[in-house]
Amino acid sequence: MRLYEELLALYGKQGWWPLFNPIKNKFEYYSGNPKNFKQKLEICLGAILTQNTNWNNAEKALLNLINKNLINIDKLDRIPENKLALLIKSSGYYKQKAKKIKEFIKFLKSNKEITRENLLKVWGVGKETADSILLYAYDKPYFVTDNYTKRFFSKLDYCKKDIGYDELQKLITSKIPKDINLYKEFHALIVKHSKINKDGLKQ
DNA sequence: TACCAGGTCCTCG
DNA sequence: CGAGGACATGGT
Repeated sequence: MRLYEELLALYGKQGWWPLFNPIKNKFEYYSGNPKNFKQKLEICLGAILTQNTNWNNAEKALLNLINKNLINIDKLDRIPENKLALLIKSSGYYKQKAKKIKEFIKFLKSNKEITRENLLKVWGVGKETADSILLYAYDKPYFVTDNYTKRFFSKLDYCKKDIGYDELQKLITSKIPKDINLYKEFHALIVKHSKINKDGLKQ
């Protein structure tokens, strides 16, 4: 919590995930919960598109889907995979990601419960993507332990640099209150800090 | 030009 | 399990 307070003092509230604002015609970091299913879906798609890819590239791909009115399960279910792939080309790994989106949409249409266990069974959804979806789209308390997070805590000697995903998640959540907004903001601050301090993590 | 970005899956041992 | 490779674009 001391680290969280320091980061917050340093950078201020970040907002945690970019959502497209049609009025302003741009992505904005929001500081609340997604208001409707469409926003949830947009976050889920963004989580898949940004896998091992910078947000800028993922954003262009997402914008293509938004402009084609494709943030919609039925439409995404119907569009041919190769056509979808071309729309998201800028996000890299575009053929794989098209398949991942298709698989994810299939999962949503199955009406299975959105749990970590069920998400991890979906092809293309690993631990980080599952936790991002659960936390940012579905407001469930799962701390996202991505590479930034691992680097952040290992450089500060809170853990080994090859610590496993679940292990680091457990370590962090055992030391802070189980609060969704805290999880969201803390992770956003870690990302912010890590992007600024590529090498020298001080403080 | 080379490296990397808010990973995941598959294969092999 | 775990290491190693494949997947791919765009920015710096």
